[in-house]
Amino acid sequence: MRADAQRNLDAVLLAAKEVFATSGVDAPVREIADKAGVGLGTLYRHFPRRADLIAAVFRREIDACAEIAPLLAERHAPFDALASWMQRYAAFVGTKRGLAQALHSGDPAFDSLPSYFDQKLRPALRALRDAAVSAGEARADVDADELLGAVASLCMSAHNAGSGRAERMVALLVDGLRHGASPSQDIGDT
Amino acid sequence: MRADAQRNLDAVLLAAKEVFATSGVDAPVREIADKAGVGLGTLYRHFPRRADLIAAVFRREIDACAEIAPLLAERHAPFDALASWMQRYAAFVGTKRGLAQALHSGDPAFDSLPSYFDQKLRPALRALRDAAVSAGEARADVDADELLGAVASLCMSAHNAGSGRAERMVALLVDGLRHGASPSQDIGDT
DNA sequence: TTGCAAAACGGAACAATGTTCCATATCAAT
DNA sequence: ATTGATATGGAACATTGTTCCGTTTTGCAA
Repeated sequence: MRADAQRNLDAVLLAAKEVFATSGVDAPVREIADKAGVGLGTLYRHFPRRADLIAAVFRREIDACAEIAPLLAERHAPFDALASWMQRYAAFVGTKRGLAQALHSGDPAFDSLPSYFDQKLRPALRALRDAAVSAGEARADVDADELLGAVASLCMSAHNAGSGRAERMVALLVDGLRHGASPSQDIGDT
Repeated sequence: MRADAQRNLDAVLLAAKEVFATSGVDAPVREIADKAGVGLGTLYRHFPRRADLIAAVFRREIDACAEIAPLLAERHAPFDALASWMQRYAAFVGTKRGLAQALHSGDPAFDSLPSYFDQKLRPALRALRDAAVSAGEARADVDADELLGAVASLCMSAHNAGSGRAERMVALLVDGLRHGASPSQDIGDT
């Protein structure tokens, strides 16, 4: 790929991410092209459909979310790493007003997103969870899928009134995770 | 209200209901106006915003759904009335692809819909449920809110693959309702 | 029945936005 | 430096929500 093409592609993805966060996924394509400093033709060369651009931005953010998990695991105690990651995931889902809408829209461009979610996010979270469980810092009777689903529901569900409700609910969830974690576990590993 | 105005309003609502069922709530306004046999100006006179028309159609169908409950109660045994109504409600929610989308869109025109749902539907279902419970034909440990929520989730949730899955899941739910209903029940069989 | 003013109507015109197209500009291999 | 392939920008087109206004219809009163 030619250098200028790569540069423009990055600029478009960055601009799209910011515009989607600011104005939602319904923002006009022109606004994104302008913010990226490219023409409409350039944008459409890389993303033939508006939905392709949306999906690409989501994928990129999912990647970023998944890739940060190992870093958190290195830098923090197991449970803290898990908790940090959960909040980061919640922020991602929460920022993406219109993610649920996109997923339910029936547009074929989004068909691959759910499996992409699973494939990228589940291993990332599972590693963090397993580490926290092994360290005796989290209960063992909740698995990665359940956590991903619970957080997604909390953050995407109907009119999450006002400010930080989703964050607070996720924090509650995380507290619950820690609660059953004492060394003398019934179900947990030894 | 002038007779022709009333006639046109009815025609628009009827056409909109059919078009929404066929093409989803994103169908062009022109298509609805054409189907109703009225001009765009007429349609916009009655519904200044596209969203107003959508909300009106939903309200009207909610009303129809609620109003049929007493009729079912008259004509059928208590449990059959309840089961019939549940399927009717499921059909309503299921047909309304884009109901969830509308509810989550943030458009002020839809702000009043959730409370309208509760206000109309909950009493209707509660009456049916109470009658079935009193007759010993349904278990008592599930209330109207839970049922409405469960059915809505089943019917609106992500890509309800293909044909009658939602209906089958609702039927399952209804079977479950009947299951714990015998006079000498505690919490369930051991 | 007829006349008339108010109400309602239809659809052309406007605005916003997704998408296509192609003349022009840029890149990189020779 | 030349040159062919690639990428670019933005004008032009298509679709659709919304507004506007000249025309038609309605209900009432004389």
